[in-house]
Amino acid sequence: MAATRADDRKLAPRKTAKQTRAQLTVEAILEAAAELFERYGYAGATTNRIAERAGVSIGSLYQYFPNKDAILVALTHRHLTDGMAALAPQLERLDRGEPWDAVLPDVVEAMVEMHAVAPMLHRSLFEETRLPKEVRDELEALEDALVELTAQALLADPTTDPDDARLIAAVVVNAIEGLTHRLVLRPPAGATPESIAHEITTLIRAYLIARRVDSAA
Amino acid sequence: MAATRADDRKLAPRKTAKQTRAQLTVEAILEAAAELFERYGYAGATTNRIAERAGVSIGSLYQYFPNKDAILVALTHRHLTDGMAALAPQLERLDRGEPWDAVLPDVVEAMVEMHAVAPMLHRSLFEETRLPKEVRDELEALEDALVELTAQALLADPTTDPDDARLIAAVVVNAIEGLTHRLVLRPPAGATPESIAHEITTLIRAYLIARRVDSAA
Amino acid sequence: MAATRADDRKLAPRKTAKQTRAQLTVEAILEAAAELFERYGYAGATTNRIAERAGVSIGSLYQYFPNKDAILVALTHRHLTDGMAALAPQLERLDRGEPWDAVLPDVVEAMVEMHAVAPMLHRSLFEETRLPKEVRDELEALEDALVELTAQALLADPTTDPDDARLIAAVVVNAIEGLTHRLVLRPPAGATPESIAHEITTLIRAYLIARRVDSAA
Amino acid sequence: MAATRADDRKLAPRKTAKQTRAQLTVEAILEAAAELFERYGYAGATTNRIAERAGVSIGSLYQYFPNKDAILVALTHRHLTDGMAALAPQLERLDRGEPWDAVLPDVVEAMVEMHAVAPMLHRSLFEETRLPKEVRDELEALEDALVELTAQALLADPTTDPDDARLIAAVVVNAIEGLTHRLVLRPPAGATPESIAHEITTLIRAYLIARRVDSAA
DNA sequence: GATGAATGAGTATTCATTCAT
DNA sequence: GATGAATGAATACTCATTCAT
Repeated sequence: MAATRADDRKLAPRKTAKQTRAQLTVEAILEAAAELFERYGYAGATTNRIAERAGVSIGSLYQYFPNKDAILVALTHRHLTDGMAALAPQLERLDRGEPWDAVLPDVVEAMVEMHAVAPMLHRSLFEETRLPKEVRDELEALEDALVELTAQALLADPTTDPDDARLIAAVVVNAIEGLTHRLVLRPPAGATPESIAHEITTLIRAYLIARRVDSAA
Repeated sequence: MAATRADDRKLAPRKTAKQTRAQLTVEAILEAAAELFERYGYAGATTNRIAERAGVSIGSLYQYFPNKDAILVALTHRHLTDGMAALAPQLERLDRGEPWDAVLPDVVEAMVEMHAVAPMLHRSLFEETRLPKEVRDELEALEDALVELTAQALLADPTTDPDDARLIAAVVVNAIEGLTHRLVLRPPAGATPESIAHEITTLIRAYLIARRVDSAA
Repeated sequence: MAATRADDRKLAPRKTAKQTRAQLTVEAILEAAAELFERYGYAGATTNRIAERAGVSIGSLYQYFPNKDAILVALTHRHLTDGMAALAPQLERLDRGEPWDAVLPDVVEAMVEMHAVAPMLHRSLFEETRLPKEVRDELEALEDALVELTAQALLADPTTDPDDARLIAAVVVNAIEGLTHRLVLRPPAGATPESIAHEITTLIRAYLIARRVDSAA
Repeated sequence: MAATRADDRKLAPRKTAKQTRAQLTVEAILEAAAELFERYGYAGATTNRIAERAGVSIGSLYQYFPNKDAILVALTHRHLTDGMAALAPQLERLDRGEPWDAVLPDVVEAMVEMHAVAPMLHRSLFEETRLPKEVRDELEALEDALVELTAQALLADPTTDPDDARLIAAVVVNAIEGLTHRLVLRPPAGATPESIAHEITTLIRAYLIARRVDSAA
């Protein structure tokens, strides 16, 4: 025990809010931060404004988060956790041997749904240029893990060229993420989340088939 | 009253710098700004530092640019102009009736090259969340124009479903841009600009063929 | 209208802690405060940290001390009381007619010992520039009393010029205190508490002899 | 050249104020800081208040000093420089072989005069517990140098025990400094700067004679 | 009585922008 | 035209103190 003392991690939450009141406060702060990051970006959202919108004093905010970055980190953790939770069942299907062909549409749909909730926040989180290094690192680690998983799934298919698996996986992951961000944020005239998801699925499927044929050739 | 004009001018360079001396100053400022935006992002680069690196007094900087945003606008203009210049020959080929199949690889290659020069700056410019509205608008206008052009090119092919042309075009444009940004910025292990370009080309081509087959079906 | 009393109470401990439990709490707080003042100075030690180290909630701390200054006042009282207790036997010897020559070494030794316990705290208490006025006043009153006592002791010696007694006493008291602080805090290479005490004794004795000779001349 | 760039030293002044206006600003800031440190101590004086009293914007203050500590450092430098300038002629006399007996009174007088100018500031500078490390270090280095010089001067006298020279020197230097601080800050009733200086001189002289006799014995 | 969550005025510092020289 | 000194609103963050539970 006695593990988590004082400045354990510069970005870790300060206390773990035992009382219900405290939990509500933390919740309110995160919610307010999400709204403001979403609306004004990371730099544009000030800690005082976050506290104000959370209906909490600035002192309370700093009782639970050692600095502004820590709020973003907590928010990212939460989003990442939610995202993984949404993705996990699909990835398990891959593990269980289901062909990617069958899993792909559901993965894309899950991604699109994730982004549809708070697209600007998502973008803030995933594309803002000046994020604290810790957040970036975590984000990139997750992405790398996704690429790796995808590569493994592809290798389960004997027609995949092992040398290209990682490159193909990177293209797939980045294409899904990039397109989802962009198309959800600025949907083409007449497009719905469903049509967007369908289109991305088509694209990825076509690419994977092409690549299979390629290496088969 | 010329009121509207005054507003218009808010972000335009203050003078059109006819004299060589002035042109050199503007040039130096933009170059310095590009370096610093690239290195520290938009918010992280201060006007004073830009002036210093440009070898110009802060007063002079404000003689040529009414505010910080104006520098970013000018920089974006320049990048857009350069980008269009690089793309124009390829798009002309489409106009002249060449099939997109032949043009595509060169378009993608041009895109990748564009991004390879200063990827962080590019990202700063194109994905930073808190860009001044003017910049965003211009960027979006350009992107819309590209989508429109692409849609036209697709419609030249009789196998394209006219109802889907714009959606397909949006997917293509966004996929190219999104993937280029991401893969140039964080290239997968062992990937070269050439292999990246080739991969993106493969992806787009596969998608377009799939879509053609689709609507043919 | 007991108004003045209320004011008086502003810095006095809030309750006289008759119950053992309460006494222990007060004790713990003072001990913690001593440690932290010693380590971080008065301004650097926060009330929350004092409470935490005392194993008491911040609310409890304020139950016993109306504000931060009151803690310092209590601590000073205690130190002063201890100090006087250590000095009293020696001063009594003077009262009983023993010559200062015989008493001096023990006085100096007592002083050095007092300072050796927690030199930084002592310095914090006695030299920090921004002490609450109450503390300063008390400190100065005590010092004045010491000077007065010393002057009386000197006057017992007929060779002392009565006009100079107070000045000499002030020099003696300040020299002992000043040197003790400084030499205990930054002892010269190779010096021990004993050698320091011996040296100060030599200094004071030489001065007093010189002054006696002086006025005898 | 080009030596002093950007963050040369975290506490060094930021620019060397070429223009007369700038020099006046720096001067005003230092003067205001001296007053406020004198009146409220280091922690009690805020940078905003310093700027205000200097009749300067807070921005200007930070144009010349990278942080609050740097102001104190500059002030200390200045005091130290002045002090050494006042002391140097006397110390040179020692070097030239004059006996300390003759030099001592002038040294003490110079010290007392130094302190008489702004006694509280002096105390702030030399005794405040929580000074930035840089300031403390410099102060201590200077004191050590003084002790060393004094020791050398004492060793010129053949009757000095070489083993004790440093200890004696430390006592002398600390006694002069400590007494000066204390007696100038709280002068005994009826004492003048002159009588104070005279008294300290008597004390030191008596000590040195006693120590000489001692080791001769 | 004790707890610890909440408060908010106050602190050092930055940086886009202005304007006297 | 150019310079760079000056400006000051705004920002992240601290800490003595209060008060609901």
